[in-house]
Amino acid sequence: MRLTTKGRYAVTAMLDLALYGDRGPISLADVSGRQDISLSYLEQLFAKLRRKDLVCSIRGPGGGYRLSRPVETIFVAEIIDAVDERVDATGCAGKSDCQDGQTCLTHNLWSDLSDQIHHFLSDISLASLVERRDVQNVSARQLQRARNTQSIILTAVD
Amino acid sequence: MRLTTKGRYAVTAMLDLALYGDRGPISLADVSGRQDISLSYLEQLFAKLRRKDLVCSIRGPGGGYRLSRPVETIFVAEIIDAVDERVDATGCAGKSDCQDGQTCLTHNLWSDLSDQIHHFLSDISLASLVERRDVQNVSARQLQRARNTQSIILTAVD
DNA sequence: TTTATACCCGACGCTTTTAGTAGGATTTAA
DNA sequence: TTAAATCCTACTAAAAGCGTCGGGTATAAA
Repeated sequence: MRLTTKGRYAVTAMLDLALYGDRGPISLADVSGRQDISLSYLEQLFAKLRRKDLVCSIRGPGGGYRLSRPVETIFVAEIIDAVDERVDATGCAGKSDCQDGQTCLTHNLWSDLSDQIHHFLSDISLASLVERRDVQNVSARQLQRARNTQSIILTAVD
Repeated sequence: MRLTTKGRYAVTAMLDLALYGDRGPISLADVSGRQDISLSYLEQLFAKLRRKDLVCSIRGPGGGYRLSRPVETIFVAEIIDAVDERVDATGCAGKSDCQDGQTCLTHNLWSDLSDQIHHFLSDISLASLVERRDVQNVSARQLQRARNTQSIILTAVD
């Protein structure tokens, strides 16, 4: 089992779309800027998210990505699944053949743990994240920072 | 966050001691044979378990390892901790500085998940594992296999 | 029709971790 | 003295993580 930046980035980026995507598609460049994630890396993650039909893309200027379903129906667990992070603590991918064809001593312990984690993540929708106070606070801070950066750029142009 | 064979091996080996260690120390060679774990690798894991005072060692022939506390007071979470598997889903080790010094958009989500996992694993003692039906079944199967192997060896000697 | 914006795609590369192996040194019971 | 066991360090092959780089291609706007 692993849960690294890959899964975290994917969820963060999807949440970014949920927060800002109500007025048309969001470019990965914008997500990259707001969330501090490398653009190339985001492209790779979104290729997977698109293959799993979690987002759809609009090419060309003004294009970007949109969530392909309402925020209430997209859950953290499927986002992590989509980018290939297995939320599975067993050594046998749940196949119960950990010790030459049979279950190992602790198979059911890891299997229970996997269920626990999966349950937890399957219950959290993008909609519920958007409503969280802490998410709103961080989002406000990021928007503020974006405005500052913008004004610095504008000043530099003058 | 990761949970790989390292943590699984450690828990399995500790459970092996809990199951068979009531009549004196258990050698790692025995654990290796029963649980299909490389002996050298076990040695490395037990070095860490010993440093964290989860087991104590007896050197020389007839020696091996014993649990250093009663099975009721040893929990899965501390075994995994001892071998350096971090059961922490955040990207900042819980320090809330994921996005240049401040929390990232999803910090609290991962923090909640980490708590969830830690809670789950902190509640499971070696004693409770020993009592589980599935553990007892696998244990019985392993003992049977050990006896078969033994008789094959004895036959070969004849 | 050109140009700039954005998605799309594959290859590569550095680093860290995993899951060991190898080889020996030390302790100690028989 | 011998053999069984723990101890200890170093090494390694393979995988995965986390990107970078360089080029495509579609398309809206100038």
